[in-house]
Amino acid sequence: MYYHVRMDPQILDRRLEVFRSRCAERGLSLTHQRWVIYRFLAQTVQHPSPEVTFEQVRKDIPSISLATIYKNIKTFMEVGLLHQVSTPDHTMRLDANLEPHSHLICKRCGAIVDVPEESVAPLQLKHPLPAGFRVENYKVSILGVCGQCSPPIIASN
Amino acid sequence: MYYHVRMDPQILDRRLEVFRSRCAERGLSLTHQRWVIYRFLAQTVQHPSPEVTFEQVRKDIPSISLATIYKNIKTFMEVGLLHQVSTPDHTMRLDANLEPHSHLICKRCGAIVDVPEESVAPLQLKHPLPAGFRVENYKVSILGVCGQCSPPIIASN
DNA sequence: GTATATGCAAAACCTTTGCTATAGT
DNA sequence: ACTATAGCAAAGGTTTTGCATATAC
Repeated sequence: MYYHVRMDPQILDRRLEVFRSRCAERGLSLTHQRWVIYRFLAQTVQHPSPEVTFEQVRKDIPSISLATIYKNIKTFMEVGLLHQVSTPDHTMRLDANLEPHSHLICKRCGAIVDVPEESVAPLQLKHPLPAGFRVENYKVSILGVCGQCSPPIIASN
Repeated sequence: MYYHVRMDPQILDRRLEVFRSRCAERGLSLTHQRWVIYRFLAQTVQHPSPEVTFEQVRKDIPSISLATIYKNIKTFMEVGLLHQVSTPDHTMRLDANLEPHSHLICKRCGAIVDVPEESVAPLQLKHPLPAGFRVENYKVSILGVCGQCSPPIIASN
């Protein structure tokens, strides 16, 4: 199957492994806060906002501050442990899926679903790009309305 | 040629024509402020931010307020006269190009260049999307570093 | 023991809102 | 004349910063 609704425990383990080693490589302390924040981000398929992350992490660490959440999000992004999804409403949504992939975005509820790289044919450019532009990667966002937001009409009255 | 560095006057005229008629259709007053704001957005290929728009429009209308810029940006987007580019740094960048197109985005300086629809082969999905998802459109952002930001090395010492 | 990270509070942004005066039709 | 919009100022929301204390290594 292609669309993960729950996180595969093996994928989670691998992500946490990468997290530990990347922190070690980059000299980042493995604080309890960092661990809980990253574990939360790594175990979800929902692309949470900083605020949602704060609320969830707070269940484990009631004293945590929103500033710590933001500082660590920034740190994680700097060392490539976390990405940010560009949303049509330009809110910050976080993505701990480090594999190349695209996104399916519901315009109504804002839900974001990962689309694995192998589900989308590689981008083909039919004309050369402007001189000197060095392509690093590309992002495809598929916009529409999800099944939850426009359910099939069974019976209307 | 494919990449517009300057605005084609014919394209500008067409955009302003569409602006006039769309405003009429939707019962929007053609205020001086609206005209100057839209004319600025329509004549550029640079995808300005609200702040940049404000600074430029202020040259013509020194008394204009930033709130007016924001209110009109919102109005123009509601009636489909303006779009918003999703940027990696999630700043608001405006786009008066109403033709379907993709974007080339420089990660370093934030420059955004339109890539015409015909330069990018249509998106092909190799697997079905999650049940019930209704696709409306999709956006391709090509990320990298522009020629200005990483100029070719002529001679190094 | 030393460097780094946390928590708090305040500041800095960016965007929206409410209200009165003004301008468009 | 009537309605919609502009301008102003204030509020709202989000993200960042500075600094003292606490924690990791």
